[in-house]
Amino acid sequence: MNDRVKALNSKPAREAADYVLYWSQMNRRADSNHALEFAAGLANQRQLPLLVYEGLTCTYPYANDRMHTFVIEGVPETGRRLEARGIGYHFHLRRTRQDPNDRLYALAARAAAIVTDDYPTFIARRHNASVPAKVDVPYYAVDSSCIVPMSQFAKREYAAYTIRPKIQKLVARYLKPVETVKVKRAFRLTLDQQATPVAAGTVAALVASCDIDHSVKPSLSFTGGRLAAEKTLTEFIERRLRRYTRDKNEPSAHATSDLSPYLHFGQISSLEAALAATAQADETKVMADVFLEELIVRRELAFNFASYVDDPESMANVPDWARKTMAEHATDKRDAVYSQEQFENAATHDPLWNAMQKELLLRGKIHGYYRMYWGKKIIEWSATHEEALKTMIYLHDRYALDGRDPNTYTNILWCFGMHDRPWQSRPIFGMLRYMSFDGMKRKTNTEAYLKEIEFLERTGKDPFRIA
DNA sequence: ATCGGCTCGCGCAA
DNA sequence: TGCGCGAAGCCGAT
Repeated sequence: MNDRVKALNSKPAREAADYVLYWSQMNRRADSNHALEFAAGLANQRQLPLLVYEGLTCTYPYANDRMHTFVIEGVPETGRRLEARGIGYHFHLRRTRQDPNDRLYALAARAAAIVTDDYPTFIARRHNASVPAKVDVPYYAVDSSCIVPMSQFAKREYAAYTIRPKIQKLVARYLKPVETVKVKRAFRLTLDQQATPVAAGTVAALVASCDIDHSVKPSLSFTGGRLAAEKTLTEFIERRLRRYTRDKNEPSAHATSDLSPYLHFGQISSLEAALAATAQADETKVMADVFLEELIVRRELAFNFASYVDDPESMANVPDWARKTMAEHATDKRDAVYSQEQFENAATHDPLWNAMQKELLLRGKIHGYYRMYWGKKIIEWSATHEEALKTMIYLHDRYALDGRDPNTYTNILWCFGMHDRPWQSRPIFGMLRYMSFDGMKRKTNTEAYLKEIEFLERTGKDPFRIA
């Protein structure tokens, strides 16, 4: 057992078993995956082959063409890479509610043990709370999301400044490539269950066949899958990393990594991104690098937060001063009040805000800096703080390829004071940090951004992602 | 253009 | 117990 692995039940291993099962819920990749390698080690110990199960169901909240396309696009390459290692791969798409929802349990019936991803939000969190009791084999959750494992932090951290020194002390120990475990027994079994065949040309038809929300179209900017993830990382390292520090808060400069969709669906690991970035720089000042600050300190603060609270989507998570100040300003007059639907349709009076919302609708992601303004204005223009929170979560859950992630809920709650500090009081916000249109105009090239989003809307093409 | 004040509380030094 | 300083700011004075 290592510092990434938690046993979530205490069932004995099945003696007469055909394989060890890795249930790839969040880390949908064959490379740089601690959970996969832990499962491979377990399989070798038991002299068994390893089977990877990856499922996608039509029933999770906001299941739509955008999310489904991104996930299914990853399937062929994951299959190729696992099979090249002698590891079995079973992808199953549950298209309708009439299809039985028992694939995991059917595969588990022949498994010696189940290994899955330790992940503190959305569906995987709920699965890992309920499934271990329902299977009759050991169930292990492995932290393959963080560089410094979540287990290394004994409590919920208060802010970036409290977790930063702890990460700096530990990071060298973990900033190492994942060791690949060679499987001793190749997977050659024929399963009773039918996998869903996927080829590059069949993704759209598969998505269309699912009983999901077809009104949320695939992202105009992001293609899913390992090859697209690797290309995105390489291009970032080669072309954009050198100007990241200067331009990361200038959305029109496209200096950020664009990795968040791939990180969220686990098609690439943050460890791979960190190793690629450090290989470029003087390794002794690793943590001084601004990209690694965001990739490791802020991202892993989000995982720390989500792993320690009862409900990562709740306003109860913001500090006392923030809840108090919001209560004091609960009935302040709002100059403009929009409904969730008006926000969703990008129908506010503010063209800059509307452009950000259109970026979410079309690209499936908002630039990190502008997302803060986007959130702050939803607070300013909602009837209540609670309603603003619900709107932000809804819009991210439904449209963002990097939504449903610890980072998503952390970024949203940051707008309500979490991991932040109080500032001079003002209406509606109280002591929550305020952000203004004038600030955006002063600090960023809003005109270039507006033009870009207008082009995206008019042509359906993203000049920065489609060569 | 630049700067200080705003305002709370964590964590460390003492 | 005191003190420095913090997830990305604003505003008014100079």
